[in-house]
Amino acid sequence: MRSATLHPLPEGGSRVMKPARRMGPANSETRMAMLDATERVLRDEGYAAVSSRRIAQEAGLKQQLVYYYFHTMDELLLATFRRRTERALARLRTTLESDHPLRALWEMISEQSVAGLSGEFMALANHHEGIRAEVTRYVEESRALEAQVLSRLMPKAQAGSPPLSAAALSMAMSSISQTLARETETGITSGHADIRAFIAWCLERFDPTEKSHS
Amino acid sequence: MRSATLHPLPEGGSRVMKPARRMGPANSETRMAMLDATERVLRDEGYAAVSSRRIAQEAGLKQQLVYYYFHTMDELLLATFRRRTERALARLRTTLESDHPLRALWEMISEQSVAGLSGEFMALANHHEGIRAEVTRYVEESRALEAQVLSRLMPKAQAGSPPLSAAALSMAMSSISQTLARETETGITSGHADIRAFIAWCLERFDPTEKSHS
DNA sequence: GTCTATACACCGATAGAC
DNA sequence: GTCTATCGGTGTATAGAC
Repeated sequence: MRSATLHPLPEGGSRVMKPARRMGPANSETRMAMLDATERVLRDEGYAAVSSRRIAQEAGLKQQLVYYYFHTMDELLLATFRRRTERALARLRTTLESDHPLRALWEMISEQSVAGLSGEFMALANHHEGIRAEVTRYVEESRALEAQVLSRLMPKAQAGSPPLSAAALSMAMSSISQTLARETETGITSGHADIRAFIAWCLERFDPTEKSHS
Repeated sequence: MRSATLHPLPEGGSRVMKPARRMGPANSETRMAMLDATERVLRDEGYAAVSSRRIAQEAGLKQQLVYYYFHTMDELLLATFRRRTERALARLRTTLESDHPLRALWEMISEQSVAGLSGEFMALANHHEGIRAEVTRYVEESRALEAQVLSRLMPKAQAGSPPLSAAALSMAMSSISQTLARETETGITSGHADIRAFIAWCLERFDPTEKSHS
């Protein structure tokens, strides 16, 4: 994948207008197949493998057809990410309606696929303008959603306890779950069992189950 | 960057032996310039931008010269990573000799460049065999080093406190510092101030300064 | 909407002269 | 050690027929 910023502007064209190539509709089945293919390649082979040829092959289509539905490869990537974040946010909202939102949240973000999603987005954002904006929007919104719900679980800050706000808890949980997932996939295990025990302790403390302590 | 696994084996060649192309020495100035250039391109433009042509340009050399010093681009990437991890481990050992090893460790891994290193390595490892092994070795070794030192700071597990082992603490610290660094670079700030306050509380608890409490 | 044909740049890697 | 020359493959993207 080379960046879209590399291809030159059309001669005499303005910076904003495209030379008016035809474009397919947003609700097309073929278009959706391309988004699906992009997700698969992205997850299995990394973003460097996302090319018009590779995606067309994955979807069983011709390479040039990609450019009927998307102006550039960047646009395809961005569309794929947007669809994904919308679904992730919808699922997050449902998850947070659980009777045990903290536990439900931890279980959800601990899934390899969910953790991998956020991780890949963040990695991509480093060198990709459009994705960066989308990632920022997604992370800020999900953190706000989580903090809103979690704050109800932790109203009392005791003297001997750490000053852990809901937003900080949300941030810590997502970073630890992502690292756990990523390291597990890589084959790293040091400290994993211990930190899972620590998390279990915290879950019990802030969101106790029926067989509650004392 | 395409993977080295894509180029075919030489006709009749074994899986192990290369066709004996000439190779330059390991201590060459030119070779080091290539490693430096690779680090720079990697950090500034991402690993997808690491090509023999781009690296040669960055180092002011001819593209084909890369193949005098490295058999493949994968080998160049790997050599760059190895040099980096060796330096990082050396610095970690020095840092852990501090009078306040926990604080020193947190300050070190909180540096944007250090956090970015580990993060980029992990991202690359996902789809790159050789790097994965190197990343695993590096993370396991640094976590063992940290746990060894940190375990001396936290011998007493109190009843009302979370069961946080040294290895778990090391793992939590690295994941949070990496996420903080990555998000900061992306422009995300939610929860950052709160979690920094939480970390400060933990540092004071496990590794108190002179103006100690009680 | 999907096809063929095609442009042009960049990629990894090699051969062999100097 | 560094050079020139070169190979086949892949990349983005467009034009225009059907």
